[in-house]
Amino acid sequence: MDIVKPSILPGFMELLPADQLLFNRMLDTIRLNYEKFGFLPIDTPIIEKSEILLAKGGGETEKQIYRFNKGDTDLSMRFDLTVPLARYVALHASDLTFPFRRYQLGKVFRGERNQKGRFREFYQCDIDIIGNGQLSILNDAEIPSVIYSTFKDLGFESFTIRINNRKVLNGFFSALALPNKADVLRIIDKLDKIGPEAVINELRELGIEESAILRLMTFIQLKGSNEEVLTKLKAMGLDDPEFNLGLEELSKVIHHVGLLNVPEENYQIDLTIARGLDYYTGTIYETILNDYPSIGSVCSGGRYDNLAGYYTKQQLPGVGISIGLTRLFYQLKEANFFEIENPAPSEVLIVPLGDTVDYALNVAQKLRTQGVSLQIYYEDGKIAKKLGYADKLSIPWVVLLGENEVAENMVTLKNLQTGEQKSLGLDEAVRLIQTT
RNA sequence: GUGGGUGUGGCGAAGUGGUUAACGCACCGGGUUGUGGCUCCGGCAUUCGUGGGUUCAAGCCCCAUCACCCACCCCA
Repeated sequence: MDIVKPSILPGFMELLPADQLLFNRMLDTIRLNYEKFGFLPIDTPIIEKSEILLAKGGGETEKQIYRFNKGDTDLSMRFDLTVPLARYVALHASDLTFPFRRYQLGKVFRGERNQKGRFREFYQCDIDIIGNGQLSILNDAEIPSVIYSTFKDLGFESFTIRINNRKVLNGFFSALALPNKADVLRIIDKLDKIGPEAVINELRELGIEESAILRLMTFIQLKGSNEEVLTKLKAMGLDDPEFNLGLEELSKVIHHVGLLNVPEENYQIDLTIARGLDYYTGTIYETILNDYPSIGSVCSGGRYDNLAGYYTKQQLPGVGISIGLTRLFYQLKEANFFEIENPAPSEVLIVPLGDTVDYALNVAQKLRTQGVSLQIYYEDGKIAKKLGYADKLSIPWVVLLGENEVAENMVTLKNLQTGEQKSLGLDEAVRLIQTT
């Protein structure tokens, strides 16, 4: 029989156990933080009716979505968690309590061309706050504090939550009477990546006047502390109503983020971030790790006026963000971010020698009730192999149980890091394990 | 969708026309059956993505094909 070559599809990440352990820890950290802020968990199907996911139609999503038929049903795999959320809220609105704070950790799928750090199946970790009819701008200020708390817990020291407001951008573009706002948005979003010269060139290609380009460039390159930037924006004295509304929102958000104890160095107004997704209408966020700038944004989101317009007549404004955990993990791994290379599956490996299994099982039960995590090596073989097992899995302690131990009702506890070993009573062994 | 690159054992990788295809990692066995991580010894590709061609001779040259990767676009 021919062997089928074991392989997985490109763009689908799978990990070895040691890495999976690290990945899951990150997932747990994120979940814990989301719950700390009162977000409720939901889970939605990975596959939805195509009409639901493609309600918006057109654009990138339609090209990238995995779509297929089963019988007569037209199915699609979710490409983010926001569209399913919209459907969920519209469907269950009468059973939900608003403002609805939900979190969701799950895999999403995008049939994209392959590239570094880009996956076809990846985890998104979303939080969103959905209002019924209206939603206070203070929610927009709370989101960065969730990001801050989460990223701190994930072990990041230096990161910047960039904050901007679509209304400020749009209002400014209106004031300049720019015809193709969407294109301009797209171009200035690239400032960081391609630099001011290239941005200016692209703007020229769009046919924008030199004077407008000049004002645009000064605008998006406004520098200073958050307060300084706000002051400069106000000093521009534009009378565009959208601009002024956006500016007011931005001021409130910045002010309250500070009151939520997010350090000044961790959030910053950045007028260049635009976010491609066209459903954002106000505040937008993008988080970058300062030590790993090449990773790009690892957590982004924003405010949208009406989440579920395709599925209900109710006006449901919301604000939320998503952490792209698969990309984040992959890139951190590449950058050797993780200090623990081999997290141990358990504290102890029990190794019965000879015919001592009964005694070993007894010891195992007692250790487990004392809260010691352990596993038992049942296979026959040389001791070298058994110790090698513990060694490869980085299990720090081995409990050796042979005829002598059974006879004396003791255990031999070996510390694999130091090589020391002692004959001890069970209670002493537990104490040693738990205090070392 | 557009442009570029690469394809050698489980993985990384040398090899740029000439006898048995380096090396490293991983894996397996052993250095006398109650002691690992270190070290030492031994084993592990009839074969170089696939198909065809050039040649006395091809992993190395040519053509085709497939696969994967990188970049643009867009995004997490």
